[in-house]
Parts: sequence; C-alpha cells; structure tokens
Amino acid sequence: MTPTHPKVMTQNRGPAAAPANRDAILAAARQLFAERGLDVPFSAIAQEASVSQGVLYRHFRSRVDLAVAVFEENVAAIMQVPESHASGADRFLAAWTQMVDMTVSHVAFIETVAESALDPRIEDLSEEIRAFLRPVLAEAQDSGVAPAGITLETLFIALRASYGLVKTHPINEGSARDEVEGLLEALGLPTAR
Amino acid sequence: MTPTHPKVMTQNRGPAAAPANRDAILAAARQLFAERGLDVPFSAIAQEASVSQGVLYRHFRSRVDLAVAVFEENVAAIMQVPESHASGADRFLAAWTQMVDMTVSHVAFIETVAESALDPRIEDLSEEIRAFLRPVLAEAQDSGVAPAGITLETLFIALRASYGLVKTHPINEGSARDEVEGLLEALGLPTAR
Amino acid sequence: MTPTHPKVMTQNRGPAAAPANRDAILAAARQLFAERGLDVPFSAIAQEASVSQGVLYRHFRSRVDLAVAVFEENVAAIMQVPESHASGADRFLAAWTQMVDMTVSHVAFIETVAESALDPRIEDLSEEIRAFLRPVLAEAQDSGVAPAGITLETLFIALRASYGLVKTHPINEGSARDEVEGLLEALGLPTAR
Amino acid sequence: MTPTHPKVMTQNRGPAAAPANRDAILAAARQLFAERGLDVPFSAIAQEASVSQGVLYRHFRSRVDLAVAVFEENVAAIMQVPESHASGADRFLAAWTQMVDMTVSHVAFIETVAESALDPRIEDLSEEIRAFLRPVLAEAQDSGVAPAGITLETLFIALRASYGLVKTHPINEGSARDEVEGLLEALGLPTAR
DNA sequence: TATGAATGAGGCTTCATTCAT
DNA sequence: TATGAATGAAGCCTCATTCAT
Repeated sequence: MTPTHPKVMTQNRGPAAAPANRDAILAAARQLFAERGLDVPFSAIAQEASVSQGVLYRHFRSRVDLAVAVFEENVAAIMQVPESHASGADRFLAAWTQMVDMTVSHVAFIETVAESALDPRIEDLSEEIRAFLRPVLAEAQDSGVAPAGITLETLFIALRASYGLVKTHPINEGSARDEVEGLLEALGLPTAR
Repeated sequence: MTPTHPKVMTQNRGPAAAPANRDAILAAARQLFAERGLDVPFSAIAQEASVSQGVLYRHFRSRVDLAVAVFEENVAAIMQVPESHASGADRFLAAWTQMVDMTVSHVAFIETVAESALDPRIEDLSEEIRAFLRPVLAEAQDSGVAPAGITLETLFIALRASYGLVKTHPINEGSARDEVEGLLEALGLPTAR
Repeated sequence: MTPTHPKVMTQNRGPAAAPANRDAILAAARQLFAERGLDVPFSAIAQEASVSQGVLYRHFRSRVDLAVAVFEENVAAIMQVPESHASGADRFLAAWTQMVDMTVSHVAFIETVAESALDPRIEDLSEEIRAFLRPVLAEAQDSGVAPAGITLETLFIALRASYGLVKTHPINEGSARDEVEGLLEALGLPTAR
Repeated sequence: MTPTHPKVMTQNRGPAAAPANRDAILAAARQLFAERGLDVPFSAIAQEASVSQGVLYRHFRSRVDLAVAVFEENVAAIMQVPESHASGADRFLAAWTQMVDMTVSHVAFIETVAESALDPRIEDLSEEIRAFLRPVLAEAQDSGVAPAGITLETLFIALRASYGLVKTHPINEGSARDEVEGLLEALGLPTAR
C-alpha cells in the first residue's frame, strides 16, 4: 500500500543529541532570522543547524512555533535584569537597552510580533513584557530617566520606527545603530547607549 | 503592401503597442507592489497588465528593473509639483506630502530604494530627488514651514522610520497613517495632512 | 530578493504541443487512475505523460480538476449512444453497458463521484447523466428491458456495489467482470453483456 | 541483585509489559483503521496506543503484519459465537451479523483481505472462516434461515459489494448501513438486523 | 514582436524506517 | 527491551525563466 523506504543513514547522533539539536536549530534560526528576515527557508535553517528538515519539524511544528521560541528567549533576555539594578530607573534603562539592541540586531524580533500578533502565544509574551515594563517605566518616569508624557505604546512605536531604519539601512553606509540612536534622541527617549 | 495573411494571434497588437504595454505593466506593478509587496509573482503582474510574461520580460529584464522603473515614476510624481505652487514653502509641502503618502501606501517604494541602493540607477534617482529638494527645503526653512535644524537626511530618516510603522502595523488596529502622523509630529516635521 | 534560476532546457516542444500535452495528461491520468486509483501521485501522471509537473498544473489546477476532466469524457462516452439505437430500450442498454464497463475498468470513475460529490462540477455531471438516463430508463421499463420496480438510484447503487467487487477482487482469481455480472443478475438488472 | 542505578527512562515497563503493549497497539490500530482507513500513519497508531514507534515495529514488522493481526482478532470475534446459540441457524445469524457489522464499520477489514489476499496468513484465516461457516451455513439453509441456492462465495461477494456501498457512500446523505441492508435484502440474504 | 506554454528548481510537509541510548 | 529521536525520501505546489511559434 505505502511504498517502502530502504534507508542509508549518514549519521544518526541519537536521541542524546536532541537538546543539542534543538539549541542548534534555535541558534541557526536566530542567526538567519537576523540576517535574512523571518522568511528564510526552513531548509536553510536546517542546513545551518546541521540537522535534517524532519528534525526541524519535530522540534517546531511551524515557522511561528520556531519564531515564538526564538522570541521567548529574547523576551527572557529583556526581563532578566540582574538584581543588582537596584532602582526601577536602572531596571528600565537595562530593559530598554535590551529592547533597542534586539531591534537593531534581530530585525525578526519585531517582525515576529508584527506578523503573528494574533497568535495567542505572541499575545501572551507581549503582555508579559508589558506587565514587566509598566511599573518599571513608571518608576523611571518618577525619577526623570524617562520623559513624563510617554506611555508603553510610545516605546513600542519607537521600536517599530527603529525597525524601519534598520531594515532599510543601506549596506554600505555608517551604522544603523547610529541612526536609531539619533531617532530615539529626537523622540526624547533614552538612547540606550 | 499590406500583409495578406495575418497570422492568427490572440492579440498581437504589434510593435505599436509597446509603449502602451509598458505603461500597463508599470501600472500593474505599482498596484501589485503596493497591495502585495515587492515580491509579487511576475505572472500576477503580467496578468494584471493583460500582457504575456514574455512581454514583461522584454520590457523589464528583471524585478529590479521593473522596480526601478516604478520608482522613477514615483520620483517624477514627487517632482511634478504644479507650477501654481508659487512659493518654495508650498512646493516643499507638496513634495513632502507626496513622499509621505507614498511611504504609507507603497511600502515597496521604500523597499526598492533600500534593497537596491547600490544600483546606479537608484543612486541617480536618489541624487535627483535630493537635488530637487535641497533648495526647496531651504526655502521652506526660511519661511518657517520646515524646522531650521534639519537636513535632507532628517527627512529620509523620517520616511524610513515611517516605513517601519507601516510595515509592522497590526492588521486589526487603527490606521498606520495615524501612527505615521504621530511620529512626524513628534519629530517636529510637517505632518503632510 | 528572489533567487534566480539559470535554466538548462532539455526539450521545449513549444506551445504547439499544448493540446497534445493536455491529451497526453488526460490519457495518462485515465490510465493511472484506473491502475492505481484516484490518488496516484501527480508526479507519476506527469511522468507517464512525458510532461513536467508544472505543465500538469498549468492544465489542471488540482486533482479534482483533472478527475473532472477525465470524468467528463467518461460521461460523454456514456451519453454518446449512436443514433442507430432506435428504441429507448436499446439506448438504455447501450448506456448501461457503458456505465458498467466503466465501473469495471475505471474504478476511479466511481471514486471521483463518491469523493467529490460536493464539487459543483461533479454535481452537474451527475445531474446530466441522470437527466439523460431518466427517460431512457422509463422507456426501457415500458418495454420490459429493465425491471419495473427500480429507480435511477437502484442503478447507481448497483454500480457502487459493483465497484466494491472490482476494488476488492483478488488479483489471481477469475475476472471481476464475471463477479459483477453475477451481482447484476442477482439484482435482476441487465447484465450488460 | 536488584539493580542499584536504574536508568532514567520515561516509562519502560520492561518485558513484562510486552503483551499489554501488543494489545494496546491492536486496539489502537483497529480503531484508527476504522476511523481513518488502512493507511493511517504508524506514528498515529503508536501515539494512540501510548507506545513508542520502536515498540510498534518490534511487535509488527510491517503494516501488513499489523493488519493481519487485527484481522485475526476480527475472525476470532466472528467465530466466538456464544455456546448459548444452540442451533446452527442461530450461530449462522450471529456470525453473519458480525461480518456485516464489520464490513460497515471497519472498511479496512475488507481492504486488508483484498490487498493482501496473497499473504499466506490471510489465506489461512480465510480458510479458517470458511471452514467454520460451511457447516453453519448448511444448517442455516436446512432450517430455512439462509436461502437454499447460495454458497459461501455468495456471502463473501455480498460483503465485498457492501464494502463498495460503504466506501462510496456520500457523506451528507442517509446511512451507509441502510443501503447495505437494502442490498442484502435485494440479494435475498439475512439483513443482519 | 507578442503569445502562451514548457521547464525545472526549490520550498514545504509528511511519513516510513532506523538507531543510539 | 522501550524510548524517543534522526534520517531521508517522496509528494505537493509555486514560481522565475526560457522558448517555439
């Protein structure tokens, strides 16, 4: 009924390699998402991770799943501000710096949020970030580190605008980073130096 | 010497139709680039233009060629400010409005420039626009319509940032246009109402 | 943006071959549907027709389209009873024979109707057959060629039951045809000898 | 001599669980064959049986092996007519009812027999059933429960024809069961109410 | 020159099958 | 022995690109 597939295996590193594979896939995805955008071929990711496409599918059922996983790590990075940052203002600056850095280096970070905003997991993560940021921003405003008139949305708009700069930055000229800092400054936001 | 046995061809309007074809293709491309992004299938463009794929290729050897041609028309549109706009300030506002409108409605416009910034034709066009805008902006600054502290680059950066807002605008919320106007306002630029 | 595909063509028989290709595809599909059922791989059909898969897709957008096209020819065959068949009874026998023959030789004929009964084109064809058969059956009943107590549905049920015999007929034993005739006889229907 | 360092394994219940596993696999296969046809993915069967794919392969080297095993249980079910059924006629009706029920609810049952009729195990099982039915049918014929003119083959043909009805039954209309009963009635067979 | 195919290269998924542990 | 991956082979489908006419 179903055709049979005689198999010649090149290298089966066995189940023990699973976590390593998963990590390799995530790393490859993060890199390629950054370099080539959210729509790199799965085959490219699999190859970069030295893994068969099947394995990629086993670990991540869909492109969104993969993006969510990458995104989750990014979110965790944003929120894992060392305890040492005593004041809310400091914590705000640390988190904001992370977010800007990510925007600059991982364009797909923004694209994921934009393209799959409807995905419940993305919504959850977004809300998680917002919940984390809300009090922190308030404290930062109290201590004058962040401008009084802004809201969370102001920050996200600034990031999306920065995304535009990064995405369209001409390859052969200066750094996108500088442009982003210029934009933030013009908007009266911390430049996340 | 009229041919006696015209070949049966569905609709071969002969060489005379070439310019019309070209225009039809450009119009189709502009529309589809706007609606579906820069990577819309060639076949779709040809179909929309009621033209065979072969003709499309005859007129535009590659996607970039096509994009450049569309871009050229956009640039011409920007610069074809009616003579009636007596003052430089008015001409600046007219041109700027055009540019912002294009950014909002033709995301591919920005993408074209960004992705093929190295293409000499794009460089030429860019320079052409800059040459046109330079004096116009200066006059606008003199008459207080544009802020004194800015340069041409400020404008282009604002457009690229606006592109970010448009590109990442969540489908189910408000209008990207509003966000763009908010951004321009925050940057002290004319909102091109 | 999009990768380029340098091309090495083996044999482009040109547009002139289109009708021939279409026919070849239909023939291949008819044969393979018969031999291997409605779910033969498209690739197999394309290969059998000596045509690239792309061509197959150009001519038939989906498996159902292809099946419908094959089915249409079958239906036409059923209804193209020579005028020479003077009486309705004769025409009934001719059509019925066709239908039984098709059931025996083209299992996919029945499968198409069953699996895509909801497809409007299939519904149309079904209705077309019914419209043709209704008066013909009536006449046949009048002249005693068909049993009085039956309806059109009786005929279709008999065909679907015959399909079961054909589909499950053990390869190495007698002919499915004989079994079908036996069944029809047991049901009091013309055996379409 | 109890092992001191049992390996960490999710759920390796050891060799003792083998029969239980086998049963679980058979149950899962029977259900999924019925629900989704004979070509349901092995992975689905393994999952439904809460067993790893490896175990499935250990117990059943191929799809046919699995199908044969399921078939064996079906055959056993047919023949395990309670002793209480005193008369041969009763036993015939009980067995026949079983067979018809199976045809209606387990399309894969018939398909298995049809597709691997050459498999010696299937041949054996077929013969086993025939051996069981022969005297039972004879008795049933003696007591008038079954028509006098039929043979074992008549029964099997009726089942295969019924399969055709079930397999091609239009989703949105009445019950296949009713059609089958109608067919059996038309053939003068007990309707296995 | 315009047309309408034809070609073939990917990218996407889903599984059967094989192993390392 | 059971587990849970890993592998790779199809099949599907969508284009970019090239041609015969």
